[in-house]
Amino acid sequence: MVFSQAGRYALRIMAIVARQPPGTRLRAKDLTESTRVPAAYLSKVLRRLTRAGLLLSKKGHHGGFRLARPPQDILLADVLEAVDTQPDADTCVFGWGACNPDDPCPLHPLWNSLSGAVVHWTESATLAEVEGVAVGIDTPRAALRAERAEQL
Amino acid sequence: MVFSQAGRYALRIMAIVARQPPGTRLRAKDLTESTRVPAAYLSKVLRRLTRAGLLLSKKGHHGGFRLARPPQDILLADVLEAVDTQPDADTCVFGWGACNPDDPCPLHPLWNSLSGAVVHWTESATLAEVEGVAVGIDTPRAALRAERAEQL
DNA sequence: GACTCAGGAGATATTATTGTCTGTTATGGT
DNA sequence: ACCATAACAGACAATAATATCTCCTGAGTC
Repeated sequence: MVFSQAGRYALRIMAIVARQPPGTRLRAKDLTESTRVPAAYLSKVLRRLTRAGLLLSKKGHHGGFRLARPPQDILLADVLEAVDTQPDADTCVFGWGACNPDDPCPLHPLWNSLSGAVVHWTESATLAEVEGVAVGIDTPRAALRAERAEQL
Repeated sequence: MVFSQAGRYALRIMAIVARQPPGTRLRAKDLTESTRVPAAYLSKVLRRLTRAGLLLSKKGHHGGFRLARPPQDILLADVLEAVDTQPDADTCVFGWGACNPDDPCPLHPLWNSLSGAVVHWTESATLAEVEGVAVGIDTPRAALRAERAEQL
């Protein structure tokens, strides 16, 4: 529910990579162990994240993956977008024939209140928060949560 | 994203049925037209909703479907549960090996803030709200929205 | 240069979801 | 009683997501 398997994998991967000391690289093999994502599938997800410009890869000895930019500049939305096949966002998720703001379907407003929250969440939270949370710093997250609540 | 196709169909179906005058029934054929759900598939979803105790069905002449109980007693969560195949809720959605409240995975707190909101949303909103919204009464929804925001 | 390491790429399998088809059973009208 | 209607049921097919397999390419080491 909420995210695809690939999307959840991608988040796990990025969370691990983000927690790595700067300058170091993680091999796909290491990630297989720490994320428990099937090795062959992980490779695919890693490639998508690399092509999306979120990870930098290096081949050969001492090769591996590292973040392409600081974790605070990587939104969860970026990660999900890199791996998820998104349907056009302009049509109502409930696909109620022609559903536009002028003549919305019965579910539209109800849906918007959730959909908006989810999108806002993915576009507010960054990988830095994941790090922070794990290390025990949760004040920035609390602030964000409050901000999120406002806009829900 | 967020809900499965079957789940979205189910919500659309229930929203339509809920808007029907009390005492009347809707045939599967009528629902096909108003929901744009493929007829054969719709039939399957309708059966699941019926078996879940959300709809009452009647065969033969003047048969069809109607709500099994008042719309304000039907949570969106009930509808989704009736059609979605849910994985065990006790394991972390990110499946990070052994992830429990004592030793949570890096994504756990971040995830909880969204996951909780989604669950709370589906368990707060009822079909009655869908009706209300469609008819133009949106004050109760605004109140609920505020309540939801508080708990996010 | 030969060798090993490690990621890249795409073909192929597997699985769950979604959708279709065919027939059966219950209900009411005539 | 008969017939039309409409839900019920499950087998089957198509699709999309997930996962696996095999070979290729680039980078370092000796």
